[in-house]
Amino acid sequence: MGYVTSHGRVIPNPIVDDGDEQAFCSTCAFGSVCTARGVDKIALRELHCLVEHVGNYRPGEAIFRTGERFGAIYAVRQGTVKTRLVDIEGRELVLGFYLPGELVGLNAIHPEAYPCDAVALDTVEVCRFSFPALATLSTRVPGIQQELFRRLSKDIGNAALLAGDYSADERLAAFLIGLGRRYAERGFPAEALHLAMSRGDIANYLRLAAETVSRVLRRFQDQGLIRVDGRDVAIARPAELFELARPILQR
Amino acid sequence: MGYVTSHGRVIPNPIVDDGDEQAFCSTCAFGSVCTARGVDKIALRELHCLVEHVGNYRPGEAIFRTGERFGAIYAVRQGTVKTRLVDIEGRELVLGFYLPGELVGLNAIHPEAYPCDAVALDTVEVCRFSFPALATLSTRVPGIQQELFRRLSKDIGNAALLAGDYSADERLAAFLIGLGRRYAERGFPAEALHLAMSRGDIANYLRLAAETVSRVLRRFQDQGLIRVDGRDVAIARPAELFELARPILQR
DNA sequence: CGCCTGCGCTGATCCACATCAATGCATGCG
DNA sequence: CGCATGCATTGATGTGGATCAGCGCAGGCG
Repeated sequence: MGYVTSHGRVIPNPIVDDGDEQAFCSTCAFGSVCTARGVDKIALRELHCLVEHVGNYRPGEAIFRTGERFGAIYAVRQGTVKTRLVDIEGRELVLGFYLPGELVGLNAIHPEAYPCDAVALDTVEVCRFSFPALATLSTRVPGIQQELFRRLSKDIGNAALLAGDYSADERLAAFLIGLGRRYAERGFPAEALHLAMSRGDIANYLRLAAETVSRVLRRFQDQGLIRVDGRDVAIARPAELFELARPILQR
Repeated sequence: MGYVTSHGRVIPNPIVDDGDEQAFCSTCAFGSVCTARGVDKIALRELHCLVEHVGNYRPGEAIFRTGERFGAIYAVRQGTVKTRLVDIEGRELVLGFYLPGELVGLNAIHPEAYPCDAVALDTVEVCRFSFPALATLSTRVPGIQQELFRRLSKDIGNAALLAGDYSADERLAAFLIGLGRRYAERGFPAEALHLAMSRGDIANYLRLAAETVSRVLRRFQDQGLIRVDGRDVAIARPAELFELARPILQR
């Protein structure tokens, strides 16, 4: 089984352990495939061969850019990635944030070109999966195909969530709860968040003004729901915050 | 090649021809797969076996409902389908509209249950594809797998489009242009639209009030961009309408 | 026929959030 | 150091579209 590292103490920036031949990256997007019963060792080794570690993007550096020919999807290993569009007038539209273990680039399969930029928010490392190779492999390993289908399907649902006409309070609450859940999925504490992105990025992503994000966070803190210290946010009353986010999250 | 029907005259409600063993439904979601070089006849026959025609849903009837166990995706053959959520207080949230040839239910793969209702807006016929069977088949027919990946990926992009904070004018313009394009993709005229959905549904989908939809359509007509006759909309100046929609459509 | 119901349109009012503007506070750098 | 830059916060003002209310019109039905 290889060695297992404890994650609990790492808070600000979760780091994915490297794993080994057997366990692969333990928090990787394909972790569930690799550790699943029935996936033969050879397929797992092929997935290993196929993957390519790419490392040390600095804040602001692009993993891929709008319009580049689509060739691979990326799993975040360390750090946080944002995807965004920049329109002709230079205005930015933030599409999403990706934490360690999550897959970036799935929306590029159809147009066969990346429809957005993927930009590192802090120090970022990723795993690169050549998509043609991955698709070929997944015809032989149903578990991988299934995982890809699930990831794609999940992203459709997530994208639709944000589209509703929700209030600023609902959006912020859902954003924080959602981020916490995603950390928790990978084994990190759900109530001590570090926001790798600026207020402006959050606002842009939630379709609010940066000032509104400031004010709502402030009010949440005054109400005792959260504690804010710069980019560190502690969720003090998860249940009440969830109650605010319910219109978006729970259906 | 079988016989080819001319579509040009059909305006209000495009009807997909049945096709035959060779051509399958000519406007079907999997048309490109079936007609592609290299797809062997046996695979095509298997796809035929797998599909199940389900017909004559009346307006308001559900093809599937929120929470039902996911078992199949559906291709619209005739009519228009809307997907929607209904929250606890009975408020509706329209997620999308599906025209003949489009696939409904892709967002259900991940949760393994339908995350929304699919409701017929007029007389609707669909093709039912058992998803487990389709996934199995697609391990043997790369073209089908590829097509599924593409469709899923496309839906991610589409869902993200609506999420921006656009004006009512931009939204309506993009909605009309988008609808026209989708008709055109299936061989129907792009400038003579019949809206199967009510103003309320459009407004809900675009996150506007029904009154706003009325007013904007009225103004578009006054400006000579479109001609509105109840649920029939003719796009008089496609280029200018596109110009309005550019912030959403063109990137 | 008269009545009801659903849908679409229009005008008046209101409000959540954007926008504008100013300030504080880090960090970096010549 | 002195200055510039970027990010976050707070207050004052403006506005796009929601909400509320009323009306017209068509279709269905007893």
